[in-house]
Amino acid sequence: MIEETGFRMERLKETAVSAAPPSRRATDAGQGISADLIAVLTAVTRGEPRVLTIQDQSALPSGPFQLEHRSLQAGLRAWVERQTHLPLGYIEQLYTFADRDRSGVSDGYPVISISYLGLTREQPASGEYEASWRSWYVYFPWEDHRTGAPPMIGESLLPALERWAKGDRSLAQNRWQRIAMTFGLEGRSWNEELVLQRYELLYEAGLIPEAWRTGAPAVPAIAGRPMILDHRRILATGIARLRAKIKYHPVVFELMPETFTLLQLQRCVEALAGRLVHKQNFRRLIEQQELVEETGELTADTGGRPAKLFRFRREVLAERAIVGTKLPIQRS
Amino acid sequence: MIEETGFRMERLKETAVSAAPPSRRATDAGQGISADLIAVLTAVTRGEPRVLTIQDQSALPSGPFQLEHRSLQAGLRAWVERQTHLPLGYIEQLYTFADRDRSGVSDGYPVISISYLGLTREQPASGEYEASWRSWYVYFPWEDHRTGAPPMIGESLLPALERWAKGDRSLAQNRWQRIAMTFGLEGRSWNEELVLQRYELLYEAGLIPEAWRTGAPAVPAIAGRPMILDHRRILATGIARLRAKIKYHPVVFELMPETFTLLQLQRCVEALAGRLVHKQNFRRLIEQQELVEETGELTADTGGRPAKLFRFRREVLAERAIVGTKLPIQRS
DNA sequence: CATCCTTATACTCCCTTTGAGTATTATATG
DNA sequence: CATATAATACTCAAAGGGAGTATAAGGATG
Repeated sequence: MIEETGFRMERLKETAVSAAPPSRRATDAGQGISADLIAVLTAVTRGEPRVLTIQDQSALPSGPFQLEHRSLQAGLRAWVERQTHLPLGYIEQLYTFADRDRSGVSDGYPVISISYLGLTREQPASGEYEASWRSWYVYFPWEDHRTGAPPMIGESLLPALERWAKGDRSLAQNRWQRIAMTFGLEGRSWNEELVLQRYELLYEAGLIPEAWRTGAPAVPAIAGRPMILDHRRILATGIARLRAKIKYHPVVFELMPETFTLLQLQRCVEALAGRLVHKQNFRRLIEQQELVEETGELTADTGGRPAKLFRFRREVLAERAIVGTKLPIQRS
Repeated sequence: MIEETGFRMERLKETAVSAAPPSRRATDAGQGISADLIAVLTAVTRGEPRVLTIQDQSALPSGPFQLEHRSLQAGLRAWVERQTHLPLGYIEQLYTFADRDRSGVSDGYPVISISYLGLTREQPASGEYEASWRSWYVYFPWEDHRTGAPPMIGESLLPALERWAKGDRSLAQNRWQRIAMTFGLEGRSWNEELVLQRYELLYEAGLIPEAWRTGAPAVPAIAGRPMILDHRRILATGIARLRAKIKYHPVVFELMPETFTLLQLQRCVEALAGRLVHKQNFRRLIEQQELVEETGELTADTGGRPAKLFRFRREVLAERAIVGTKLPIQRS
């Protein structure tokens, strides 16, 4: 039954903090290990980067890799399409995790988590699994720098991180250097791609509720909404990958409607990168790379002067192997 | 027994072309699937990029992920260190494959292959598993462009690819475009990172012996030395990853001895990239990024004027998150 | 020992890219 | 009709990167 619906409800019903070994294990008499396929499905809606979640926003869609699946991608597509009725377009593999101490299972057979990043446009998901779209930044409030560095970094994260760094004399210097590097302190600039490194640092410092499963709570939950198992780590991996990838491959267009204005495209990129982009230079970049073509139409929905509508030139994917789409990120 | 030595000898003893389902399957009474850890272990010796192989140069080291392994990396390290007695330094995950039609197993339980890239300096490997180091370019003779495009591309690959492209009228144009893009034809330049795309194209065109397992031989084996199962695809993935990575992360130094001259460093990079680099600009790049520091010593072993010896400044790994080490590749 | 070959290293030049602005145009709204 | 908001065009300077020349310092060769 569980295998047929895909998601392991036993596991999903656990709260984020208590994660007893799923009862499914007990029914597995076999010797082998098992592999879960986990999807980070992303869309950008009204200027917010969003992720498809299930189970009261606490889990990513996932299902076991099964005999009838011809390939990993095929298995993932099967699960997501059956469970959300969303057409799964662009997908790419993210990472394969199997750390015993992070999956919430401390004994029994190991579970391998094979994660994928998928890009679509947001559509209402079916309600069977409590599927809903949520902003990335609900889970990672320190990652959105579009209106400057979030106050919570200076107010709660950094003080707590500093306490942690000082907690071990011999490691203090090393720890502080990692903090400074990942958070862009001491003259260094913010690097939006270090999503996973920041999360892992906070995890190590005990500021992530997911870390408390293997021990006692260290500090109050100050660092974003948790998820079950290591799902938030997987989401961090997906965000990091996407933030890196938009700079050298035209994947943004998978998130855009058929036609769009250049500002809409820019807002989408900004939502993903979590920071603002220099408007004029952004346009220059897009146009000189011939990534888009005019549709000939205008739209007046933008507030000011009507904007030209563009469409993605799908041909470029065939013409060029790798397209440099570096972001003209605003420094001041 | 098999589990203890790690490599599945049954599978490894198969020839490259015939790949019957391994007998190990029969002993697995369990329901679960199984996961193999596969290592692409690379070194650069005397100007040649090399890979550690076993079983008469036809396989990559691999072993099953087991209960006692705390993590995937831990499992891989355990196998490689036990089997080759090499200290496994830098490793990173490559990709997880599980295509039923590519693994040589058309029925039975699926095998997941989790592959890793490892970088070391070449050391004699133990002989138990017929471990030996081989040049990458034995398996991918079309990938070494250091002395210009290999003649075999024009003499055998392109004619055969063209025949294949023309073999299907409706796909001909699309196929030819892919050929032109991956091999840098028609005004496009050679892109050394497209290792996997080129291999997959040749595979699709039936020019790779590994592809004949699921059908009849199409053409004589012209395209490099084969490997068992999909090991050559995994090697291609590793080469592609490494060629991309040396451009933005200082991983080359994992392959270098403690001290080295700048020309030695350059030759190493050239071996990996499969193409030549502009000497003066390469030095400028390395020095202005402060990746190295002088040891104060000179070496006269280089043939001409004695060269300064340098050592990698390991501190940069902590100082900066991502270092741009773009290659000043020679155009003319 | 003068010459040549080979490699090392310093420096120049110029074109392209890119960060950061200013200026101008076109709508909607009060 | 002034004003706000976008859209779009254009400028400018600094940095980066491709390509080459010039010079230095060894060994090998006759």
